[in-house]
Amino acid sequence: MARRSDHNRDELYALALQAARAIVVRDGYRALTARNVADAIGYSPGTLYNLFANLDDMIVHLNASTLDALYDSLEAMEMTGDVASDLKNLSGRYLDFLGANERLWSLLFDYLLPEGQTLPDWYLKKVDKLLGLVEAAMTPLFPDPDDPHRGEAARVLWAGMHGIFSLAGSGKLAVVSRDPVQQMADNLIDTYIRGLEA
Amino acid sequence: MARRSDHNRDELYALALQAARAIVVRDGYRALTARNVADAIGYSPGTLYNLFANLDDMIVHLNASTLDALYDSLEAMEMTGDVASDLKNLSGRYLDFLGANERLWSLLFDYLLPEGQTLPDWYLKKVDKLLGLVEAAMTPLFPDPDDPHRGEAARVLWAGMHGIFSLAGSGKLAVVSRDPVQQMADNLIDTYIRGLEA
DNA sequence: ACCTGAACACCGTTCAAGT
DNA sequence: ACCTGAACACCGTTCAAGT
Repeated sequence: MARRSDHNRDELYALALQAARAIVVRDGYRALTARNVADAIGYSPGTLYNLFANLDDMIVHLNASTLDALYDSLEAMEMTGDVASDLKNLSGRYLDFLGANERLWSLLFDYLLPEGQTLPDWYLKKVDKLLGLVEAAMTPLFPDPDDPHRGEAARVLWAGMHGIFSLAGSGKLAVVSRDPVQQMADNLIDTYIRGLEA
Repeated sequence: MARRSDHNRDELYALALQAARAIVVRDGYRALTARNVADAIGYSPGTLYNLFANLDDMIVHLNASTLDALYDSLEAMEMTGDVASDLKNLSGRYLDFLGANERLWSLLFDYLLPEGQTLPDWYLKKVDKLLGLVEAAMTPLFPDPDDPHRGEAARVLWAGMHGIFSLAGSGKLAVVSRDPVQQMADNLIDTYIRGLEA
């Protein structure tokens, strides 16, 4: 036993997250245990506690990487300046990401931290970055960069889209196929924007 | 050991759910274990498996009772016919319920069933009943009872409110106090309705 | 300094045995 | 018919012991 210099700390960290992600994708989040991750990377469970404070912390890091991936796939979009169509494009890409990463997305938004525990600042910044994309798409409606209404509108719309995806994803909207979900998101976007312009 | 006729099946079921609810409220959902519930009601863990298929099933039943309580506290509201103010009243009551039952609410919406498992029909009917309240509030905007737009609008708005509460509740909206949450819900309602009317 | 692996205090779930 | 409690196969987490 003892120090193996097969991998340095950063490599180990990356290996662990990669293994954790693969387990969630393949077997579902209930299979995401310290022992399973340790097995997958060929180290002992104890080693994981050298990288993460505990399993919750590991999951927060995994979720952070999902958030990054989501950001990357949304950020790749080009804005046209047509607010409604830019937002619909954004929500469509979001829905694509969700369809391709269902289990990671569930873990991202439905994983409950222990009571009282809050998400770290660096994590919330990633959430804010996503919100920034929605804000950017809405800029034409709020040309004044200091207008606080833009931030609020972006938050409301972002949260609304999230609610639709979330309820639909957990089967609570009596919606089976994907089409009506996109349609509801479009309905929200179109109607909300019409309301802003009225 | 053996048959104790201290309680019949229905009483036992009620006792178990009550104990489960108390544990979640007092100690958080991570303390909700079969052994803890069994201890609390003075029976052995095995007995719980006589009442519920497994722990997940018990949680679904607990969530169903939370859904009932939420419905009761929303249903008590009187509709005035002013759509925006009725909806804001509804969302305000929802938020009150949420504030008073945070842990039960988290369990209700963030508890992940095992992959592939879907919610039972009788459970989804309770969700639909809640949706019915939103639809009722929106009736003045869609006088034709067969207009499919009413159902869609109610779903979009309901999901939107859910998204705001959900992201705010898990601390992902950079919102600390309760006021801005209510404000965002009001913003969604006002703007969406203005959009419908435009 | 890093890693192991055994140990501790738990889990969910089953089921033979009891009345 | 119902309930027990021991048993099985797991958990997360810690930490002395090793190199």
